[in-house]
Amino acid sequence: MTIKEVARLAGVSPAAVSRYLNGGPLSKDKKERVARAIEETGYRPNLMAKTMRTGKVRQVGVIVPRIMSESVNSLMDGIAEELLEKGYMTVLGYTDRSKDRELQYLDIMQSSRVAGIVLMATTLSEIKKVSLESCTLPLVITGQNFEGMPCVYHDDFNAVRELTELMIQKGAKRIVYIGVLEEDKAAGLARHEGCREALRRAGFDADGMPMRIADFEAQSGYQAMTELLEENPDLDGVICATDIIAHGAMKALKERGKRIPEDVMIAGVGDNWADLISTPTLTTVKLHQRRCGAEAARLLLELIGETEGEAEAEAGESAGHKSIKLGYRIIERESL
Amino acid sequence: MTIKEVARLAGVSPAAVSRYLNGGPLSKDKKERVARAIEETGYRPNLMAKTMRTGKVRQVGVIVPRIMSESVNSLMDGIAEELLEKGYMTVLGYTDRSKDRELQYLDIMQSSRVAGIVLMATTLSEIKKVSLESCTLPLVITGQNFEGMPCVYHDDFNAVRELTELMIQKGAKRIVYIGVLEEDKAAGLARHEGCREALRRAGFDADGMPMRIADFEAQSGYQAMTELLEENPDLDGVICATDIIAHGAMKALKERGKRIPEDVMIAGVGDNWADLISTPTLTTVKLHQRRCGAEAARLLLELIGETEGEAEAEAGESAGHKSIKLGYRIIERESL
DNA sequence: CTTTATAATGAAAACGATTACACGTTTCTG
DNA sequence: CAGAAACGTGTAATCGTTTTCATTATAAAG
Repeated sequence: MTIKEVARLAGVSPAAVSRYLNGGPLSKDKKERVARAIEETGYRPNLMAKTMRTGKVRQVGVIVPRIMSESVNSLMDGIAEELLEKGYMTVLGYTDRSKDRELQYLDIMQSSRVAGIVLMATTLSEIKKVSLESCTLPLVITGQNFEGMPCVYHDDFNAVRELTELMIQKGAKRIVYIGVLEEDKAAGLARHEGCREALRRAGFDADGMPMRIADFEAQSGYQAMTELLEENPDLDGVICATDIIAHGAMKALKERGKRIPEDVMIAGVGDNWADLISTPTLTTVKLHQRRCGAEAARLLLELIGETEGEAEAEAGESAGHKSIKLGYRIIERESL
Repeated sequence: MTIKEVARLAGVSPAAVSRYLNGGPLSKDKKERVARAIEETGYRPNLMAKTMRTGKVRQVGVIVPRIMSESVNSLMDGIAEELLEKGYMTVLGYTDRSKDRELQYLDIMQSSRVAGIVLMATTLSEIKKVSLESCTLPLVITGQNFEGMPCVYHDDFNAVRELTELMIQKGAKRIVYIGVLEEDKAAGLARHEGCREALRRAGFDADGMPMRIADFEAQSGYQAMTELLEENPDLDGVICATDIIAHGAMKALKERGKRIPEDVMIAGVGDNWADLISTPTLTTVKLHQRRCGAEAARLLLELIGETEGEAEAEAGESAGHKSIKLGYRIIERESL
């Protein structure tokens, strides 16, 4: 069904049908005829053709590293809600198990001419930087602060620093760390550094702190904890880069007869739903992922607006890339 | 950047550029010139225009009820992986907090002329049935068996029946149920019926079984369990429609001094990651969500293939809508 | 009953690609 | 060397819309 056929059926010109759909001037008589023809045929205007003609797309691309993750989900939730309100749809790209997929998606999305892109960044290689900088579409990065681009990110460093300081203040002396790959600048590097900084400030040996790298699954937290416990039987505090890792670690601690928090304190990052049902409940630091998504979407929409109204802007005062750093909140529970 | 500008820059016709990109016959000389022009301009063909002309879309729509859910995520994971392999992108629609969004999305996606749609169904009203049946695009339903349409779904009924029978066999006499809204034919109605059927077969009073309706969060499972415990202090078994609910319920049981499984047995559905880290670990029945997604995607691609090659098909022998019913596996752990 | 303003209308040109078609070269064949 | 076959190439039509512009019909004003 095309607009032409409908027009023929209604005995009017395609233009008339278009006007009916978009609210142009049209006589009552024709309005009715068109309405009937549409009703009968079940005609639906082809959005693609419309976009093509008007240049206005109602889709934005969202690229995330994983999909099976509460924090990523929250982010997407925030993005989608904000976008939906403005009538945009979300085109999803997720790059699990392959880093170059990230660039592939960036490429396809640019070719698809979506209105803009939100990319949740983890690693940030040279080649990727170039790709991002040369992106022809409005682009907002989340999860990392990438100088020169609009970003919405968390204060991972201070979040974990403060969390660790709390643990130290409560009496932990021999703290170990379970993190994720340091390639991941935020969840990997920044959190690790935050923990080390706290140790330094307390006069502990930050460089000598025992640690393990896990992935984002409980099982690997369990594994890491088991190993650390073997090598450091007298440890009395564990900082984990994510709550899921912490839950895995907690399992290992309990199995080995450690009482939490009496013998060993433990804390994670993320405010996962499971923190409340575990025994003991898990102390954590909440990063505002949903908010992060919402802000990113808002920022993107702003950029999209600017791009569309390029006419007036002209001389770039819009060069001032807005970036947003979000806060955090430590949530004290039983494990610390 | 359009193909025309590139052509002008390279001193060739637009057709030549197109042929360069799509592998038509072209002289060495021109190939080089075009290559250079593309390199210089960073030209990227507009996929939308291409689709418009060729009628071949590389996007499929996926409509899900929620996004913050491990089972939904697994499904999406299965879908996306299968699709990505064939070069398709995923357009996401999620209908959290509003049922009519489901139809809205169905509408928009049809208008967007995506290649096909996977819809994860929960409720199934009359109006929705009509909308689904009159969908003009290839459509696969997951999560429910909807007669007359291609579906991929789980055997929720027997999964929970068998799970309940196991609990009975292990000695539970006074079983209670925590479910979700029965509007949800699969997770709501079918699982509840499965539980009741097991009771009936064991000669228990299925109609008198105490129960509560929760939503998909641990907190509401906790709440439901608390109430049930109040009214039925002597209960000795709990079947939960989802693992998350079960974890909330377990929390409530433990707080009230019930030993699991000695005093009260409990089990859920879904094989959530947290099942392994809780104490005790949770007995559950695994539904193959990832597989479900993958099969749905495969089915959809088949349908898309048929639609494209409509030429030969003609007289409908393809009327035989394939549907797939997936199995389940009971995973016995400590809670039962 | 003209004249002028206003509203409704359709034809045709875009949007950015692909591709059928015809034309001009070159190469092969007899 | 003529004619056929093969190849390379550009022009123009097309996909399904919106929108400009010129036109016509209708209403208001003189």
